[in-house]
Amino acid sequence: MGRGKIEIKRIENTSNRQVTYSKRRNGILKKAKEITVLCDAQVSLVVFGSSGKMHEFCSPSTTLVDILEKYHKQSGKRLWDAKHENLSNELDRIKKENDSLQIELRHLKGEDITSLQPRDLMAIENALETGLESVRYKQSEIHRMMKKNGKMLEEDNKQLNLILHQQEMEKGSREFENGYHRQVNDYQPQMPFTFRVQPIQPNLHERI
Amino acid sequence: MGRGKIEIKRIENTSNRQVTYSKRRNGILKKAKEITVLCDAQVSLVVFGSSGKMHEFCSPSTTLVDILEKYHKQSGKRLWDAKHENLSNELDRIKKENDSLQIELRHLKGEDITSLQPRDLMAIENALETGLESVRYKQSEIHRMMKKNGKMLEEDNKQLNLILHQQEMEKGSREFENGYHRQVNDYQPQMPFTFRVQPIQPNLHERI
DNA sequence: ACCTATTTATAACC
DNA sequence: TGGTTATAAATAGGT
Repeated sequence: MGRGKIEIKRIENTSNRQVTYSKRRNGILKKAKEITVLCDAQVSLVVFGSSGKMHEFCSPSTTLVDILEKYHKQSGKRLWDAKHENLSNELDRIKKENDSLQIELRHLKGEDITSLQPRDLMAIENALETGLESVRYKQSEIHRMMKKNGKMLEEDNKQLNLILHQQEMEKGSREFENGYHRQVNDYQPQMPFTFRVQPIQPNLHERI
Repeated sequence: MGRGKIEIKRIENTSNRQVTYSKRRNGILKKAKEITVLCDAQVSLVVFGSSGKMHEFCSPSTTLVDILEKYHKQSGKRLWDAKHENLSNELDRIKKENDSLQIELRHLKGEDITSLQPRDLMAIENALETGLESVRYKQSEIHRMMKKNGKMLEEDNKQLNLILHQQEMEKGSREFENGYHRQVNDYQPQMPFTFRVQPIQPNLHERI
């Protein structure tokens, strides 16, 4: 297209070639832009002239990396190094693992089981029963421990009360001797006394 | 360029857009080839249409990888690093998700529950009970269906047996008339007869 | 997929 | 490079 027709073969005249290059480069970039807008296509175009200078276009909706990613998926040709490949593979692997975990979890929760065979259902049932047994055992254990701790607390408190009362009594009698007549049981806390003492057993604060 | 001028904006009519896309895609690919030949430029062109199908051109003297290498040198933009980081982040995220799924799964199986609080244990217990209920319901459903199918099979077999016996009797009496004395019940299969006939109900092979 | 009127790109020239 | 113009090429709309 132009004043004369040209064959599509290397333009030998250097300056002619340069001129044609820059004109056609602009043309192709324009076309690339146009097709992205008109047809919402995703285009990546990279051009190096013989001078070595680069020109590029990438459709605004994406990035070159995205396009290369898609390229990789479609063509199978990998454009990046082994490191990437490894990461990518591991990601895929873990995603799959994740999916199967999700499915297993859903099955245990009784979801998505319509398509399961009796054999599978039985396996799930067994797992659930085992789990339930284990959890209930743990709960009863905790219950027992709490009960035990409660008893120990009570014991402690009794002891402490006893000691305190004895001390108060002694003090009271000393003060009485000193002519100070304050009664021991004047002291009436709002809370029952047993709740206000610290436990003797240090392991009461263990995780239960 | 065409019968009418068009604005450079998205073509709303889908089939028009498709047609224009394929025409312009060919055009741009041709232009890419031409510029490489005419001006010995290095070109990489990757196009994705809205259908998702890819078309590409790369100047024969190089490869896409080479071009991207040069791209990297010239622009300084690291194409991979960003991608690498993204992959890495996603991998981490998914690994974490995976871990929590594993933990949840183990808890449901009654494992690793020593450190759990009563509140958590109760939640797990509830989940297990729900799951168990659901699984058992499904099992009983299957059981009912199998029973039903079994009954239908029995009915079928009775019918078939009846018909067969009648036929054998008829045949037998014909043969008797013809002087052929073979008894009907000479035929003794190893398996009870009822197991060897095909079901009349076609839906017996349905997924149950 | 093909046709063709028209628009667009560009070869040659300055 | 940038502009002009005659002409080749691309393509929009129709079939």
